[in-house]
Amino acid sequence: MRISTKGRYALRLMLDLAVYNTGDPISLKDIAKRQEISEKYLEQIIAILNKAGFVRSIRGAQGGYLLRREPKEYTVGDILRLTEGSLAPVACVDVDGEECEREKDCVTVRLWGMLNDAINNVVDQVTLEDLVAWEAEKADQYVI
Amino acid sequence: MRISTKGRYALRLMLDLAVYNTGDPISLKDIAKRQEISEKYLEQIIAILNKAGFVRSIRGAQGGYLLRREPKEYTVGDILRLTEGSLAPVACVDVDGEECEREKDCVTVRLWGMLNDAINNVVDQVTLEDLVAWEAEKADQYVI
DNA sequence: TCATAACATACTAATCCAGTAGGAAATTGG
DNA sequence: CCAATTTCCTACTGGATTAGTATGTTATGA
Repeated sequence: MRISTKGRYALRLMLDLAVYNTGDPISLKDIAKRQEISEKYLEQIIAILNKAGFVRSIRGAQGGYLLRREPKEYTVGDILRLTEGSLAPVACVDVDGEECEREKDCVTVRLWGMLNDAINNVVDQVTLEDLVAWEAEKADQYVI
Repeated sequence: MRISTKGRYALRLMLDLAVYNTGDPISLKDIAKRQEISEKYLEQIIAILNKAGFVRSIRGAQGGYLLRREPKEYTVGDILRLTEGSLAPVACVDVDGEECEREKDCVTVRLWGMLNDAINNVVDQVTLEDLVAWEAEKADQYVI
């Protein structure tokens, strides 16, 4: 039941783009340094985000990446589902997961449905903007 | 973010023991047949449940397994954590998971904490007794 | 034109998953 | 006492996934 590094790094990557946005493209090198994540690995992750249109890329020197939309328009669920695949705890409660032969007899699907709802209720409610706000809060604590 | 077959089968195994309990031991062979799960694989799973004292075993002919406690005294969380290991979505919100160097800077832990709480809130609230009741409800539907 | 940075693809070591396989030990009915 | 039943124990395995490395190619600004 773990979220893999792919999803977690994607989230931190998007958060980094949101927090350090000035309008100029942000290079992966900078993100990798700040987030302490292998740049090469981030390349693969951002490729997914780029293909999905979550970020815009600018090639060449002084190039980098920018968010395509406002932070509040990305939910955590959007980012995790894109990079992790489905977040459903079992295939049979997945939106487009395979059906199960035993479904009509099986009461555990009700449980998995509840679990699925609980998970979605969190990830679809929290946006990148929230994460940015939390980061700001956290920074305040150290100003004192 | 999937619950593996181990945890899911363990749940169905325990549910089977609760539903078909008559006081006499229930053999794995019967459970395997009813649940359509490999008996050999179930052996490994019930070994975990047995060692943890969740079930009682009776060896030899006419032997089998029995629940040690009342169905209402097992939560789904008990069973899943035992067989799956931790249900925490990331290590840093795990009760006895390794700590993270970046924790003081990292805002995503707050998200993972929320997700962790949401998951625990479901699995620690639902008991085997609930699953038995759901099964009974389901059976009623077909009596009409 | 050269340094920078994105883009593309292939590879790999380690771990986990979902079982199979084969036999030893205990118990009971005949 | 013996044979069938059933639990118990350990080892093995093929395939998938994870978490990256490695090696380049292409585009762009100074």
